[in-house]
Amino acid sequence: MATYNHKKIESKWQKIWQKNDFEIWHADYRAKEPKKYVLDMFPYPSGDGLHVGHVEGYAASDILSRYYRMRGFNVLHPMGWDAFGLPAENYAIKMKTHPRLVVEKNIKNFTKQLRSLGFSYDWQREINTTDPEYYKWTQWIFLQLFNKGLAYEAEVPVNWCLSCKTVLANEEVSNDKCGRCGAAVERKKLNQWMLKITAYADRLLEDLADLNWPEKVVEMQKNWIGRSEGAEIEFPVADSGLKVKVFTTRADTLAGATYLVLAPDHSLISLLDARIRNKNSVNEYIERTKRKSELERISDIKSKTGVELQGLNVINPFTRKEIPIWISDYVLASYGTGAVMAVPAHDDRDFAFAKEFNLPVIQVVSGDGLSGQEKEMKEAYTGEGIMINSGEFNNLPNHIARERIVEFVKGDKKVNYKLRDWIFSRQRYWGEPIPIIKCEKCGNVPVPEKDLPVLLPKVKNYQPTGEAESPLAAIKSWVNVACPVCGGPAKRETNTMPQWAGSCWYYLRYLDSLNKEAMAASVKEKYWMPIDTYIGGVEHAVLHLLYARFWHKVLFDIGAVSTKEPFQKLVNQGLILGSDGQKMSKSRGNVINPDAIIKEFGADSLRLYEMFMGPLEDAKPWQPEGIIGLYRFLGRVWKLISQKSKVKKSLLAGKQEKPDNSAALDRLLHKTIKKVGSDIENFHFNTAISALMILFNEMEHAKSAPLPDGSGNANAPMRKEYMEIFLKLLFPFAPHLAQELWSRLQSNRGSSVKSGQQSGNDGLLDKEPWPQYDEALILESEVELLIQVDGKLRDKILVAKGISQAEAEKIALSQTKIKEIMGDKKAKKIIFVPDRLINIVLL
RNA sequence: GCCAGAGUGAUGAAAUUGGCAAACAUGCACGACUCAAAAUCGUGUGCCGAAAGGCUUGUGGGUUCAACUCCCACCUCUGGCACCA
Repeated sequence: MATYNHKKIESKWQKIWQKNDFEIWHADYRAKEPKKYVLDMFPYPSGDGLHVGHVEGYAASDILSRYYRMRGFNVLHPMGWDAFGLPAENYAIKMKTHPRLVVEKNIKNFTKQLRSLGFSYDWQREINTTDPEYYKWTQWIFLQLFNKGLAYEAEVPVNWCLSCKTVLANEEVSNDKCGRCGAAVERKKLNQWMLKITAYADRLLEDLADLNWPEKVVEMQKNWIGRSEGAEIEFPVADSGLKVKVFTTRADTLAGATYLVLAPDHSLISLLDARIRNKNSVNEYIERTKRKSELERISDIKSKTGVELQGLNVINPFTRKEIPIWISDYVLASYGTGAVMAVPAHDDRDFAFAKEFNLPVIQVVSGDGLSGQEKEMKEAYTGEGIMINSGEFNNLPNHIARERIVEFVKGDKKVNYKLRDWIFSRQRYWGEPIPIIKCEKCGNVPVPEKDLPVLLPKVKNYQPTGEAESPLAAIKSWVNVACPVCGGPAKRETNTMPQWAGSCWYYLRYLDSLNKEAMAASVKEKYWMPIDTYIGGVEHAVLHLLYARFWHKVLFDIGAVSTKEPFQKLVNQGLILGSDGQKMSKSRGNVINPDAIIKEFGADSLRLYEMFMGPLEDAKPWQPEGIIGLYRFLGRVWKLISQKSKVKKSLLAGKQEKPDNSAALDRLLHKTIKKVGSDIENFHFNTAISALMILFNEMEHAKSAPLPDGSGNANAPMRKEYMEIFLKLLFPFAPHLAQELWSRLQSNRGSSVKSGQQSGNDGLLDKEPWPQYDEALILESEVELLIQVDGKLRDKILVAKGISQAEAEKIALSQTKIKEIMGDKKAKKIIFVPDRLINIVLL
């Protein structure tokens, strides 16, 4: 008998599925069935090709999609390419070729790889963010942002990557390093295009509540937005008409504010320059701060530095006392007002600073055993409590005093966010041109819609200029245009959009990828949105997922989409680590190449293994020996079911099928149908596969058992119905093998049924309904009752389901084993859990 | 420091509402087949013990007839944020 030939089977079915441009998986919005939109985070088609991490998420979404189709849903499951970005551009610079050619080549390879895995994508909807027909609409959306005042130019301090030679968004920088290349990031001031994401901060925060997302991602977005409610309070500068505004969330502690701290680049310093007595040391400190990197500043968290502005004081508006002004780098110019009132008694940072420079500490909230009578506080008290040392507010709970003190000093309630506006321009070539024309007379003029897309022109040199311009600036014929408003001489914006632009709305383009009139027809958008399930890595928690939500909300506000949020449910697949438990990386040499695995074991084994490894969302190490188990499993499935045809042909007429007698197998079958279905819906693919193995092991066992009449033909065929149901359950996980065996079973229906007529489904499992289970069959008539004595398991008995407590007690107490253990002791109490256990308590 | 998540055999892991800890798979050991090896199949495999039995889910305590599961404290690891006033 032929052994399991995965290569032959997989390429055979991939060819069949490919017919008519994958018509089999093409979804139409006019279908009568209810819809499901199952989306993968589309890949950046890198030169390294597909990673086993991609396969994990894509296998999960494919299983879900195939399952939903069999359940009768109209499933949209598309794929495309997020192809703008630096790696392609850098490679192109190195190889002196056009990035488009690099991208085309990579896409070709990715396509081949994805198809070799048998993923059921609707390839007719394939998109590519670098296709002018696609980025025409990315530019169109930018214009909508511009027209709403949400895209603006500003001179701002930016993160400049010294290696990529471009600015980066705050979200792309971590620990002062470029998130992409790891090189150092420098701060400088540049004129940049900004997107006003802060205008949506509240809605981005509030609407998280309605999403079915992992708690972790929700938390990360909340922290990133960093909403904080407080008040702005003014401190008059003594002997001057000037005032310093501070932001505080603890207005209740105002009486304890014993000094003020300004960020080193606060504007007051230059305004009152003449009155500062220690100008030299102040300037020195300011210079030193500028040179300090973010990393150095963080490592200085515990030890505080600073300089007093001698000659200047402010008046505490509550106590009316004069207090000194300091500057310190622990106060950030970019947050709040760039100035804080320091309350060392109730803030850890202020406390550390006060200790460093011997500044007075005045406790104004008592609590936690601290009454304010202690000679010296050992640390700041940041908890709740009762007001002290605060005049008329004494004895009030501090949260009530907080509101009243704001009123008392005529402060303004204020909400601050950590979220900053999105720095949107990049000084690189391989991105969407920003569709703006700069006219000396008219200013920034949007490119008229009819002129979209603004095509990315060919340049001789992709090398970044290292300046505030992209390589596009060198093409005079492209840059110089007539102003669309006044017709006068004007220049195109030469910066391009960041990598994230294209992925902010790609899920909408899939709905109507060929539309030339709109980004997507409204009728299609209304039918398909929102996305029911979005699967991808957690690394986009505050990048793509925040940016896309922002754009989506803008599109919602202008009526271009009908839902507030794009991604209803989000699932993060965990990292697949190397077999050493470390993150896979080329430098560690622990990278697994999916192509090699497919070649050796087949796509079905790879899919099955990655799903069997453990819970989808967990990080888990790749075990080189692990995949063999799944390969063996599929080999046994092949053997048992393909063998049938041979035996059947050779059997004498009249020989009956194996009755697969046992009600136990029937029960297991129906239990498995139920479990596999609910496990798929809950993303418990590992236990679904384990359930399939248990069922299959039993089927195999039943097959080799002798016939009930004792004839002992261990090779009698298995009941067809069992094998059919098993193959349907296996299909979403291992589609090639299940389909091959299914078609063999169908063609072996024998001469009584003409082939191809049996189901009208072209013999394709995709079109077969998911099996139904019978709840009545799952119920057991007998149950195993556990007998415990003092909570310890001592015996098990088989009893009729629904047995009464009295009966159960009688049986349990009559067991010899139990009698021995009990001796002459009497049961004090008996706990009975129906159909589960009986616990005899002696103690 | 703050936030979130996780600690179960040699390994990946499993365990409806608190109710048989270790399903399923890998690895390993032994056996069958083979001249032999691979592949395949079978048996065994948490720990201690000859057995009876006892012990076991990061540590310590608690609630309960009964705790991997609930509560308290602590330890360790992973991810995120990091002087955000």
